[in-house]
Amino acid sequence: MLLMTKTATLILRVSPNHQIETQKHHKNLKFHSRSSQFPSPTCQTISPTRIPATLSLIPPSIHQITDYNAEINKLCELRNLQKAMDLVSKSEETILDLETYCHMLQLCADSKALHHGKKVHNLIISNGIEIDSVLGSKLVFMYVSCGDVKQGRRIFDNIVKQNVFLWNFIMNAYAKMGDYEEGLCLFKSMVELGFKPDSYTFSCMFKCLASMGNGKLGETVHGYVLKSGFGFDITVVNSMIDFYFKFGNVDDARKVFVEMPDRDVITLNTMISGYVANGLVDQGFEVFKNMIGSKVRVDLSTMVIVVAACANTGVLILGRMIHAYAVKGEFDKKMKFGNTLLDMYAKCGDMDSALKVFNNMNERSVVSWTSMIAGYSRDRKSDEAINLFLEMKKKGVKPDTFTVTSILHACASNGSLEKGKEVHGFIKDNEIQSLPVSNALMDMYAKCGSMEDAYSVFADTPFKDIVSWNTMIGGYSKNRLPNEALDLFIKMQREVTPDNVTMTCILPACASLAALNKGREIHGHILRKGTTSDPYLVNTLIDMYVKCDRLFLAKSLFDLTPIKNLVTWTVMIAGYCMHGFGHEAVLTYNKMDLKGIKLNEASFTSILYACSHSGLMQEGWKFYNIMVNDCKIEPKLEHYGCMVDLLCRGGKLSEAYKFIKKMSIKPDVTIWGALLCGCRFHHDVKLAEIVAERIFELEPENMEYYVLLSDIYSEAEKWEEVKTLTDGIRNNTGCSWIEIKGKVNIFVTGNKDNPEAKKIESLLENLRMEMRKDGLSRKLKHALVGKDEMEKEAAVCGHSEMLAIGFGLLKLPAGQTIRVTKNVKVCGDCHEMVKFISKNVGRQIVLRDCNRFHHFKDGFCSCRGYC
DNA sequence: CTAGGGTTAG
Repeated sequence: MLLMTKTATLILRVSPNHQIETQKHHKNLKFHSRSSQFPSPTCQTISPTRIPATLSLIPPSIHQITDYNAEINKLCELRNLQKAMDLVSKSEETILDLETYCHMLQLCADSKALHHGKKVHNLIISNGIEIDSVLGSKLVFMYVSCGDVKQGRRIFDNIVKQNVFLWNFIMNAYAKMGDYEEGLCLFKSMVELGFKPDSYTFSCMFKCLASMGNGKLGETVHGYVLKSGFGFDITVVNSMIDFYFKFGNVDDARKVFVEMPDRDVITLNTMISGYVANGLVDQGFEVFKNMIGSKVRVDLSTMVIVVAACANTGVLILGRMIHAYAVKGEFDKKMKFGNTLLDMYAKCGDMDSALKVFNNMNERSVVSWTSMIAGYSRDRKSDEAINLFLEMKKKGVKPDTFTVTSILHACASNGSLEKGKEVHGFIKDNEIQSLPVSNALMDMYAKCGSMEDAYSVFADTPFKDIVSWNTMIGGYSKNRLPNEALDLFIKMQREVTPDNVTMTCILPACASLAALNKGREIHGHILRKGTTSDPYLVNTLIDMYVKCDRLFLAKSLFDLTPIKNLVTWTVMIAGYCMHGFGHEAVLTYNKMDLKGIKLNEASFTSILYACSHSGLMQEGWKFYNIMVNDCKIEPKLEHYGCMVDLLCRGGKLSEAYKFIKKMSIKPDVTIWGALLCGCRFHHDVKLAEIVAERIFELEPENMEYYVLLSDIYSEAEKWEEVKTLTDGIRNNTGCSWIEIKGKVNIFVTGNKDNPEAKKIESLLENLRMEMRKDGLSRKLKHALVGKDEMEKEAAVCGHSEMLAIGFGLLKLPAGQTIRVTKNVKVCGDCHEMVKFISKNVGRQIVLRDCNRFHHFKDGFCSCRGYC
């Protein structure tokens, strides 16, 4: 009540002044509005209808308008767009002040509310208000800020009295969109129309020219800058330096820098980031060192630039020092610095420190979360990455394009198609689009083995870049679809010129086809282009020759390569191991060691893997000991896995068991699984049972190992055990499995999850038609009594053993026996059909069910019908 | 005008 009285008196005091000429008496208006309508938040609810009563001295038509203007302006000041818009809609009949429209447009621009902005614009038009340069500018500002540059430009073109500010603004908008050419055109017409560019214009111009890579024109503009008297404008010169650096012209950047009479912090920051971007990290740090204690003080940007430089060059020690320095200067409290800092730790491989920084941040943005997720992804810690992604969403932080590409990377290295598809769904639902996102999706699908999905993303991507093509080609290569890879390689060349990455993507396809001639052709292509100095490319070439069984050619290329990096040596050493030349491998290692190059974790993985696959027991141990003793590398699970595999292949099962028990980290299922494979190979049922026990403790849901154990039992003809084991699998649902290239593929009746499901279905369909022609289909009776023939046949095609056999027919080369295992008894109709298939396609098929083996050949089965 | 996170390659 007291407040109300106070309000009333204030109004009475102000209102007799009749200050309603809003534009001319801006300040008074503000005072008026503040005191009359919103003396305190508690009175905000006063309805407009109550006001006129207290303002009875003012003619109604005028104070009505004043009230709208005043109230809307007040709401604009409070940044309450929704309420302001409501009021604007209500005032539709009245013409508001220009200032009010301007305030509204400003608020729409700030809130990026294009929808509301358009409404205000429409109102201005329908009220017949002339769009002068002030209102026009605001409209342009609103449209451009809300992202509708086109509409902004249309209004801009119609403004009679443009000014430099507006020219700069629209030019900058085009530059931000990446349309540098349009920015440049605008600059030209601006100069032609006689507008005098200011420092902002020149800065924007240099930005465009740098991004366009137009060095010549840049130099011309440089001359124009000097002529226009901006040669000593620190802002312009700063952007000039940045231009030269971005253009890779370090000398001119330095020359301009040296000739500057005054330098500010931006000058020095630009120098540091310019040096670093051009690979001159030391010179960048030199500038930084000189800044410390000089009159130009280090600022937040400086710190961010230097820490980012450490991140991208992997200098952890320097990064830590700068961290300590930042704490002294209290930069570490700033979010931007924190983000860069944690990214630095993550990129240098120190995730513990990164996590510490992350946990200590008092404010986090989407960048902080993304940096952590990206760090875990790079570290192949997919679970941590995915958990963080979920936590981030729970906390209400919206993932952006950067976040989803990182999380897709994690799904890819996890090989988790299911998670990847979930993320894909999330991306679709939230319309998070960008080319890198599409590329990351293709990569994820490719790495998870689904080239069909990868291709559908590829096909749906209208503007592809070279990364898109390379990802697809590499995907086909790695998924053993070399013909598809080569096809796409040819198609690609109609649209873009392949680069070195393309070559490294296509060569493994040649390697897996053992298409030596094709590989050599591409090698020739590379030689003609004269780009053999790319170490990545050379490494892939060597690898291709190794895999095409041309060790001699690999060796020649290796010897001819002057710049050998770690991978070059690793590929060669692993190549020798792969072909069983342990002695040469060790000799090559010694040579590398003399050069002072040290193998890393990944190198040891590929070398140990090669040793285990060719049974190089002695050399395998030698490299293992080098890793542990000389290189002081803690063995990781994959190293242990190789060693267990090596021991198993050598028949040393109990040693492998002892080895696992002595491991410094907890063995996972892959380690035990390797031993279980060994048990199978060497028919050690006793050990297999112990090992399987451990596996089932760890992953009771993982079918693969039940399958393996049941294989071990049945090979030892322990049918009772097979039955007990398989009875437990999936509630006795029919399931079958087939091993192809070391991978067990499991099929469940009626389930069409397999990526090849469609192909399998049509294959079986065709076979069934053939069978009907043979007049055999009438024998189908077991599956579904009472259903019509078609349905019965469909049911047969969906039985797990048929799916597995179909898969085998697709995947295994002609003539190779198809071996399928089923957990329950084979169904009679399927039995008939398999008999038919064995004759029709001329293949031996071995089907093992829970009772016995069925050897199918030429339309007969070894069980002679007793099944 | 400077500054932070993402996609392809062994």
